[in-house]
Order: sequence, then structure tokens, then C-alpha cells
Amino acid sequence: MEHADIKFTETETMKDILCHHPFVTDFRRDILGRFADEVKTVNIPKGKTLFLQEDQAEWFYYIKNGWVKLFRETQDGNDVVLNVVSEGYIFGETALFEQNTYPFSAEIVEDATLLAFPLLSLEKEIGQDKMLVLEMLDYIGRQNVLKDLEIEHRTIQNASQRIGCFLLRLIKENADGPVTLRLPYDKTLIAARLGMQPETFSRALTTLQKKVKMRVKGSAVTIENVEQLAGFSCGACSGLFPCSDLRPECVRRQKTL
Amino acid sequence: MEHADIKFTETETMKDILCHHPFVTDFRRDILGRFADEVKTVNIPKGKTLFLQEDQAEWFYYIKNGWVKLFRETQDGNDVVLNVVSEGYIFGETALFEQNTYPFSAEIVEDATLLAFPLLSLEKEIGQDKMLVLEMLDYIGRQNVLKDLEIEHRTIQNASQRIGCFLLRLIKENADGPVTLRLPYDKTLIAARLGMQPETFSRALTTLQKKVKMRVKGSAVTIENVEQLAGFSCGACSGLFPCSDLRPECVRRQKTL
DNA sequence: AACCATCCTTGACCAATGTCAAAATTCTGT
DNA sequence: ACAGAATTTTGACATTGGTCAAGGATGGTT
Repeated sequence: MEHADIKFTETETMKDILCHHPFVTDFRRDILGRFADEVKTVNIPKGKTLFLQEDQAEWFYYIKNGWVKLFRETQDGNDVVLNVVSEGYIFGETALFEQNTYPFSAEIVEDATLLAFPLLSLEKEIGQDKMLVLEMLDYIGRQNVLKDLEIEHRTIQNASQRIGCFLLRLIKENADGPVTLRLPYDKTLIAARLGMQPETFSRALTTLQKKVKMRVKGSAVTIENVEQLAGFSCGACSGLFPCSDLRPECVRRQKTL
Repeated sequence: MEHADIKFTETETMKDILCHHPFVTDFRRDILGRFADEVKTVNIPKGKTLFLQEDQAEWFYYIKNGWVKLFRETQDGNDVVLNVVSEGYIFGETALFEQNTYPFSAEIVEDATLLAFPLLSLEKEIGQDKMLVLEMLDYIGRQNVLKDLEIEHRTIQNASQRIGCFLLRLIKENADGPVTLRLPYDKTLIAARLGMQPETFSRALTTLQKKVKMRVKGSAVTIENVEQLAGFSCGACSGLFPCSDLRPECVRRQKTL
């Protein structure tokens, strides 16, 4: 694996971008002023490794667009994909709790534009800005709840149900009729994201099409009846569809601490 | 399931207890003064349900002793055990990030003594005490990393490896020779904690005894060679034995934000 | 000690997923 | 449109873990 050859560009529309981000939106947008000077925009092509687990951590990242695989490698050489994240997600900031080393590796899996913030600045700001700490606490607290959900999914949902659940969470709007969507990255990676082998994914997807009204053609998926799919997948989950949120990791909660 | 008939007792040695707790130790012990008035000690027998997922959350808890099962029930009636936690663990505080409803259920699985803190006080103090927020951020941040580890375990370790990993984390000291320990709660529950059926647990434990030098007699387990067990289990993990810490969820990190 | 309830183990069988190899399909650049 | 690479699917089979039912073991109570 090859480390990313990161190209730093101007900070340009930093504020515009960040002002739409859940992590710092809603109140205290002015904090951005302090960060903006130190933020770098980086464009990274598919396939590059951003950092490896245990690396000394200098930056944390905000995803402007693209997809990033967060994963770990076991002693005996297997990969475990913890999550594959996109626009609006922040990662790498938990290095602050782990002696400034990243607790997982990160690889770009679809060409991405990231904003890189120095961890040192975050640490400094956290010590000084009460609102920022609260934002951060809120963000990480909700990540926590989502990770419990992930544990739940990997424990009791079978392969087809996990795929159905994955598809449901890709749906943006509350459409009544048929919904068509495009798989955001390789099927092999989706399989890994869901904790299964590519072959199992392929077969389970076929099974799914026999159980619920839907069609798959390449990376295009048409779900005829969202409710039916939800019935199939969400029965093996403690939550009801639509889950707390369609892209829960990227959305701020309403309440303010 | 029956709700706990909580008996409130005097706050007695509150400070003594809390001053040894990672959550509030190290600096700002004086914060306890403010909490101590509102803390209740509760003794709850095995089998009682403390709260259910989605319940309106009033309290968060610190475990003084005993064991508590944190779990969820799926739509179709299955239980998923997220964790089984004991002395030193804090739970229920994430309700703050979920509109004050608990994101999982909690049941006492071994007679427990808990300290109950009002969530309202926590919320209030968080808004006022910068150090407390930092402590909390640190605590929740490390929980986050541990949950990733749990996802990893449930994804790639097989049944025997998960059991071995579980046993290793029960070992308190760095013993060279044979180590004897007692399973802290029912085997059926350990199975659920590790995401497998009781029958699978039973058989996998037998398998484990064939693969590494160890003996099981009832709830007593003697591990002849800890290194060998670690070799067997930790190969399918991204970490090396001994893991970051023996009871990582209960230990403060060295560094201070 | 005898009884009961609970917990744990075992057997027989089944279902789900993983593995390995090969074929089919899709994608990319020319 | 084509060649070559990469991705995905399929087949055959192995392995793991789940299910159901029965049998032991264990612990507490009388």
C-alpha cells in the first residue's frame, strides 16, 4: 500500500463549506475563523492510503466528497472494514484519545476531496472553546450510539438483511413509489463493509431479489417497494425504518446540550 | 420483565468511592461535592431490569460492584447483548445525545450496587464545568475506540477465538505461569455477550481446550499458558496481547487533553 | 438426602457462510 | 469496436454455527 501523495491547495471556500457542516453548524460558526487559516484542502485519488493504524496522527479530516474506507488489519493479515464514509463525515479526531495515534487505517476508495485540520489546533481549541467541546462531545456521543447499532447489525442480521439495511440507508428521500439508486462503491467493498465475503454478497443479493420486489443491474438498484424491504431487513433490528436518520452519522441532533 | 424496585440508601462514602473512579479522578475531584448531594446508592438483585431502551432517561449509573447487561431487543424478539459491564463502568449517559431516552436496555445479571446520578445534573454541570466536559469527552472518546474493537471481534474472530479473547481480558495480573480465574457470570450470558448461541459456546470451549493448554471445571478456568492462548486468539485481531489495557473501559488514559 | 429448577452439554441434523476455481460480465483506455 | 484488466457471478464443496431435542450436572430448598 502506498501513502497518499497529498496535494495541498488553497483554503478557498472553506467557510462556505464548513458552515454547512453538522459538526460546527448551528451555533459558533465564528470558530471557523480560527480554524480556517490552518485548514488544507486535499484531493486524493481512489486507491491511496491516507494513513495507517498506529501512525502518528497530525491531522483529522472532514470529507467534502468521495468515499473513505476506515479499516484495520489483523495480525494474520485479514482486513476488517469498520465503516466506509462520505460527505460530511469527520474522522481521525479520536486519535486525541489514543495518544495521538490513529486507531484505524484510512484509504480513499472513491476520488475524494478532504479538508484536513491539524489535531493540535483541535486540541488547543477544545481547551479554550466551551461550545466547540460541546459540539464535539455531541458528535462523538452520537457516533457511539451508531457504533452500537453496527454491533447489533453484525451480530443478528443475516447477509441479505444486512444488504437490505445498507440499501435502505442509501435512500435519500421519502419516496413512496419505486426508488432507484446507484451503489456508491464496488460490490466487493460493500461486502467487506457489511462483514461478509464477496461471493456471499453476490448470492445474498440474488436471494434478496427473490424475497422482495427489487431489481439489480450492475450498480443500479431499483427498489419497487421500500416498505417491503424495510419489513424484511428491519425485523432483525431494534430500530424501525426509517432509522433515526437516513444518513445518521452526518446529521446533527436537534436538541442542544 | 420486571422493573427494578430500587432502594435508595444514604450517599455515605460517595466521595471515597468516586475519588477512585477514572471518570472523575486525576483532576477536579472537587466536582464531586456538587454531585454528591444528588447521588443515590442503589442495591439491585440479579434478574431485575434497570431500564428499557426508549425509556425516558432520568439517571445515569456508575457500577460500584456487580454485573449489568446492556442489550437491545429486535422487532422480531431477539436479544442482542452489546456489552456486560462491571465495576467502574458508567452507562446511561449517552441518553443525553438521544433526546433523553436510553439507547439500550439494562438488566442486572449479578447482584449489583450502583450509584445513580441525575442526568439533569450532568447536563447542567457539563454546561458549566469545562474540566468535566473534557473528562466526559475523553471517556466517551475511548468508548468509541473500544466499540470499534468490538465490531472487529464480532466480524473476524471465530467462536473459539472470541472465547479466548474474553478469557484473556478477565486476567487481572501479568502472571507468567498458569492462571486460574472464575467466569464472572453464566455461560449462557457469556455466549450472548460474544454473539453466539449457548450450544456453540459450549462446543467452542471444548475445542479451545483441545487447541491450547487449559482446563475448565464448572466456572473455574485454568489457563496453563497465557501466551499460547493469546497466540490463538489475538492472531485474528488488530491488537497485540495484552490489549491496550486489561479492563480498558475502566481505565483512564495517561495523557490529559 | 431428595427434590426441583436452572444451567450446561451432547447428539443429530440443518442452514448459512466461507473457500477455491473458473467462467462471465463490466469497465477502461486506445 | 476491441483488448486487457478488473470486477462480479457461479459452481462445487468445506466449515462453521444454529436449531431442536434429550440427557446430565449443579445448586438451592425442604
